[in-house]
Amino acid sequence: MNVGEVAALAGVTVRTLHHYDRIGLLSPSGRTAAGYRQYSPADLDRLHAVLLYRELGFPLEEVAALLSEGADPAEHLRRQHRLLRDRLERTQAMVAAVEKEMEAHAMGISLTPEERFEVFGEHDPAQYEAETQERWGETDAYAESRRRTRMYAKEDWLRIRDEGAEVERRFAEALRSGVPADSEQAMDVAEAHRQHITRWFYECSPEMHDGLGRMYVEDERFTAHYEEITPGLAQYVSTAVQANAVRQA
Amino acid sequence: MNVGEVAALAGVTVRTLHHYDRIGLLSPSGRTAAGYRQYSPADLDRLHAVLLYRELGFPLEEVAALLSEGADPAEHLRRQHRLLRDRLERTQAMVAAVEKEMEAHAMGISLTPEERFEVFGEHDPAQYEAETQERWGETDAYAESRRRTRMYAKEDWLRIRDEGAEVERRFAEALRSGVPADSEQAMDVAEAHRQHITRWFYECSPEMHDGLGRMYVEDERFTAHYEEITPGLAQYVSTAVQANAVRQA
DNA sequence: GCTTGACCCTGACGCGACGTCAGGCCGCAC
DNA sequence: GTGCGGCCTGACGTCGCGTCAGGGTCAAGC
Repeated sequence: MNVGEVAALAGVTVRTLHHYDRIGLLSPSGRTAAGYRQYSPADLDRLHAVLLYRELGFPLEEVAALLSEGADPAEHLRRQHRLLRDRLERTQAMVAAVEKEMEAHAMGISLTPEERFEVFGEHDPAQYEAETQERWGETDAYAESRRRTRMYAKEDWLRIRDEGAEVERRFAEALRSGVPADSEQAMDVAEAHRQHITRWFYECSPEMHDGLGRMYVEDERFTAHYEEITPGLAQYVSTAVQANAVRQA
Repeated sequence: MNVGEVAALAGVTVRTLHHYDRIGLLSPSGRTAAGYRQYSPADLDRLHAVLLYRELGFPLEEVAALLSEGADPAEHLRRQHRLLRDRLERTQAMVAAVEKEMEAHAMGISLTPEERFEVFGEHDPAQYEAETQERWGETDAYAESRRRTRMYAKEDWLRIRDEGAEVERRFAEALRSGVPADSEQAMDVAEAHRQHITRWFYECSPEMHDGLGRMYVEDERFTAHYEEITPGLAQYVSTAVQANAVRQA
């Protein structure tokens, strides 16, 4: 196969293949009399590995080092698999973070700067690999512990969302069964709401909660959020929250 | 906040912030008398969005365009969420591709070049399919080259294959002696199969195993591998594996 | 046999997104 | 007042290619 075909197959440009040849990362195993590059199946194998490592963020020099370590193909597949799964987890964490922000935004809550930036931590795969390898070796225990702590974080988040949804459900049910918004029962739900915010997001005093209550009917985004659950719920929640604020004061 | 603090918080270098200032992507809203950059919370918001878009692969110029479009924050969050989910899908596809290749490798099956590269970029398979098939598909050279590159870690490799063959032998025997594919006994062999993969290749969850099971009857090369051992074995293994996946869940 | 157009070659320069000094000013502590 | 860490502005370097420029190659069609 000559460059053009390989390029089309692998979804890269001819220039890229020239570049890889020049820097010695992937030199075709043959040339025609006219000097045309000829790629063998083994070259394609190598290209495949190169592209995967590149996609994972490794600088080409390190890719070359990895591939010349004399590791067998299965070893590379295992490593690529591990790195891809790390990336999957990381992306999931970012999705969760964005969802959290949407939720917070919908609730009118502002996250702390640390919280917002925490997903942008160490993530350079090359650096990560070298560093952890040095520090912990390649122990499964370490990988396992990382996996589990991330799981916990995710589970926590799911619990938070479930709890929030539960409070909203209780509000909606109270509204549906005709319980007055300023009754004891509705105020108890409002208090649960305040506790929920305090426990998971920030110290929410009764006055702050009162402010939130007002915002729930003034801010159209929040109103929309609650109206979507049940018509009239925004006003209902607002009233209950403010009544509860008075009771707590 | 001054540059150093912001840099530490966001996990970028000071130089990066200088760069963003220079190109007008993120200019701090203030300066001290001495010329020190002063970042406001709003600047942090913007930086957060910048870093997310950057992470998603947007060139900085486009990030600037996106952010100056005057879209509200929620719009950006929605877009980022969408892009992240796309990325999640793509990564999952790549994980699946690597798993398929490991499986193929373990069985001594070679995938076609198009198949191996298909996760990279979207090219029209029909265009090159016939051609490459003809050229590489079944040639001895291709098989030979693959066989040779596979020889590296010979001893380990032989052990792994022996173990795999043993599992296949147990499957074949169960089939021959009329043990139902969804019986306890067959499922136990399936579980041994899953453990084998986990031990030697990658952490194979029940769902992943379920996916493999389906592949054994959908992909003719895998089917052929099993049918060569005993007619009906592909379907048998597939059923047992899927039954076991249900049991493990 | 000759032209034509697609494909290939090797420089060589350009670019995006920073890294990395160099040389010098600020600010707070001791 | 003298360190010492942090900040400033150039300015050049690097990585992974993109993009011409100038020229040879190959299969097809006339």
